[in-house]
Amino acid sequence: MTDHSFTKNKSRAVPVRCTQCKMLHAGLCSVLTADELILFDAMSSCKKFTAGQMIRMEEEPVHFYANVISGVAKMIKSTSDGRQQIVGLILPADFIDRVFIDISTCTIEAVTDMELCSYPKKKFEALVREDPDLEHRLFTLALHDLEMAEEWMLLLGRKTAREKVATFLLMLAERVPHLSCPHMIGEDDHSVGSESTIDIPMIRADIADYLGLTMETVCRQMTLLKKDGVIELPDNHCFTSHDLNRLRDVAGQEPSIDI
Amino acid sequence: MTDHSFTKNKSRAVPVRCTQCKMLHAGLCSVLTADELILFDAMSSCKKFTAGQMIRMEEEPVHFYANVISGVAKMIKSTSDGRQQIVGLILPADFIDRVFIDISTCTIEAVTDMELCSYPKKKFEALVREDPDLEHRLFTLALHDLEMAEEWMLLLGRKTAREKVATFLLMLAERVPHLSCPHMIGEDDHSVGSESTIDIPMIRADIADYLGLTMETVCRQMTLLKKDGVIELPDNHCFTSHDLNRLRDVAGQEPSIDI
DNA sequence: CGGAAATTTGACAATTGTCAATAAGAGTGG
DNA sequence: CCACTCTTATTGACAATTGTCAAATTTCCG
Repeated sequence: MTDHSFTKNKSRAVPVRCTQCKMLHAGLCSVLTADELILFDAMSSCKKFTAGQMIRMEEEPVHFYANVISGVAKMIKSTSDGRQQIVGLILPADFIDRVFIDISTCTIEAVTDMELCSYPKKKFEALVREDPDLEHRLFTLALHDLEMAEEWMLLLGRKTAREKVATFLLMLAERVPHLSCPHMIGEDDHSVGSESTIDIPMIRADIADYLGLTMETVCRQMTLLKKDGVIELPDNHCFTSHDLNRLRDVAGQEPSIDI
Repeated sequence: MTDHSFTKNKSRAVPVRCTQCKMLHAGLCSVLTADELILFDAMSSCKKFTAGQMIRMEEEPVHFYANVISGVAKMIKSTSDGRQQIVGLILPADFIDRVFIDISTCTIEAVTDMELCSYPKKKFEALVREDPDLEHRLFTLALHDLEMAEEWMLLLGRKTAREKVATFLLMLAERVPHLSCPHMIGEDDHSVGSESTIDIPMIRADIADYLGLTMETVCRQMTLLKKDGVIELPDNHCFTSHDLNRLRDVAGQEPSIDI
């Protein structure tokens, strides 16, 4: 009888590989028991992708799932004539992509270089089906994605360009306070008290595809937000905000100017 | 020991109330075992709402879930200044709303008069947590909603007004081929061979909120589609299409006019 | 340094929104 | 059944936001 048969014993030691993983305490792995970690560790392998590489193609069969160790990816849907809409960003600690879907509904493309901790689809699913608690946690993750999607529909359908850009920057500030950025390697991390430099992990054209705008409109709105003193733009890959509440106002609704 | 303790016995009889329900073979109930039906039947109650009534308020605690027996509802998200976006339509056989979410993320409003088969939230969840297969089926439903949401993000962010309206009509044609409509009661059902009258269960303003447009733009595009012979509009609450493939073309992309 | 990629800016066009007026439909009560 | 009223839908004229195209800068990276 091997250790693996004692899957419900809570006292098993966490695998060495996982103890050294910086994502152990984030995302899916953070809610795994020691025993589950042993099983996942056993079937995981490290996959690397370079910026711009396709990770998954819409309409094609899915062969693996993965946890993001580092880097950023985008989930894209496109029309037949090539217009595209980013329907989700995949950041460190996030899961790629939806369990139990056999044919991918989106193209997934690496935005930066990426390290993934990957699991074979069938094995992963078998493990999930055997462990209702785990499936429940994955369900919860999917419900959270659904909430995000609804929020983004409101943005795409009803917000102005200015609000869209502000919402995007705010999302970055709230979701990835200290996302490591390839452009930052070797530099200090700029975090100073309440004001910190927040990384923009994608180019303007990607932001446009995420917000349902053109690159030019994104540029103009960023410039306007800068002129209005809502944000600063030290360089093209990051921004700072002196006052996130100000940004929050702009993202929701233009604060009405009372007399 | 009562019958209820034999929940895994597949030979139990379906409750009488359920056998008379026209939704028995649709949506969630269609995938329940006879035993599950007994349990659900025991805790279900019929709730009625009239057109325009609020079923659920964003940010407020959820107390019940429900299956739609008849009628249509809309899920709405709004900005602080009152612009609103419909993030989902709830049609007969659909489930209201997401399991395991304690605070509603959307306002849900009845579009027409509705009959719901409602379940107390806590009891329903307890039952689901005891039955991993059932939870898996609900998970699958949520994943389907997620796919729909992504599709709609592409529509909201990247499609033209004409494509949006065509996509909406196509969705109605494909999703609700014979949705019963209050305006049709007593009339014959118009279904004649390949051409059938498809019901539009909401007013123009709602369509606009669903497509991220204004009511006026929806009107104009409908009129144009009619002038172009893509659809006919016998009255304000329905349409017909001689050729759904034509509509499909318009919904995806304007067919390019080759010489 | 030098070329390619990304960003910014400007001038102009086009789509969609706003506002207002009119028409058509639906429900109510006499 | 008709007049009346309220809601919904349509249409027009015009405005505004955002997109398109092109050119100029800036940044990136070998």
